[in-house]
Amino acid sequence: MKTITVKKGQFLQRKGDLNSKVYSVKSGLLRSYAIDEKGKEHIFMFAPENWIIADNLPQEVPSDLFIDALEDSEIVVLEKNIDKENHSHKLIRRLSVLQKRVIMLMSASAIERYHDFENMYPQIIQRVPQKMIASYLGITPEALSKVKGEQAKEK
Amino acid sequence: MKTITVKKGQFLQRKGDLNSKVYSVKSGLLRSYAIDEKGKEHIFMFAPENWIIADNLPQEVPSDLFIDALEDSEIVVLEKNIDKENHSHKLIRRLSVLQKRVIMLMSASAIERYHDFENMYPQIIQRVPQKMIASYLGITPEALSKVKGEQAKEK
DNA sequence: ACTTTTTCTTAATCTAGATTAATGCGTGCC
DNA sequence: GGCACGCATTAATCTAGATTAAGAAAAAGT
Repeated sequence: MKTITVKKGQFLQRKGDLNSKVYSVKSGLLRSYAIDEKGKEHIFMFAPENWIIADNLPQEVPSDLFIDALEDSEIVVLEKNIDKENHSHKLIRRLSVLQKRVIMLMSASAIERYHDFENMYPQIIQRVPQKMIASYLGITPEALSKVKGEQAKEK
Repeated sequence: MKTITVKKGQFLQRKGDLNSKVYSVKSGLLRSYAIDEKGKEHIFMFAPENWIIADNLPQEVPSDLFIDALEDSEIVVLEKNIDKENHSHKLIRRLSVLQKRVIMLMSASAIERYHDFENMYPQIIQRVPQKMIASYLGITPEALSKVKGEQAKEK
């Protein structure tokens, strides 16, 4: 268990890497994301201070996600060896978040998903560019800009 | 830990229920799904024999999902008391599946998601109506019918 | 301070998939 | 055997969001 510091823009993990780790954020901000065949980024999650971020995969399989720093950060690197301590509660909470995310992606419109994000992670909105929020929501930056403008006009 | 039998159409859990359980499928087929404000169903998962299905939530919070039987089934009902045994591996595998599902919903087209489902769960395609596959994929039955027809024509 | 690179916004056009509606097909039910 | 209901398919229309493009504003680098 070691602590490292990373500069904005630096990678902790790339797609295909083996033996991926778990990163506990002491300070700063990380994100994980996938890149599709057309080269587009899709942000899977943000991790500000006190969050844990990792590829949600068994440790032996090659990682699907990139993880990099959106701000200069201090990170504790942990092995993916969860078995000793019992992290079930944390895993269940994460499952719960992902379950909701899937349901939202299937049933809610772009603006509804944006409002949900606003309520859930108000801290993060301030700290990352709009286009990354759009990427997390599964829409383009242009679409997010548009729907935000439209609903500002209302009333 | 008790075993029960349920008939096709019967509910094991409804949205809002407290103290939801974990259901281990001995035989038959279950599904879980959400209903949105417009009354539309969105299937979250299917569970054929030897699968486990549950609302991925801490046990004390009211459930978000309905769980019912798509076929007559034999089910072992388990408490959500995971802590004794170490189920971390199962939880991680489920996280891995959900992570992939989120990425797919954000980056892949309807037909790509359908093919992925075909490869992943060929057994299930045979056993449930097309419209439920569509619901799982996050599209309408009409859209699924259309894209399948289109790509049959190609070649 | 000045230049370069990102980011945001707006507008025009395009498209995947939603909606609505009509028809035909099974399959179980009386 | 006939009827009703759930399911699948097709077609016409509609719409949320994608794409493309261009310009303004903000940030970052030197």
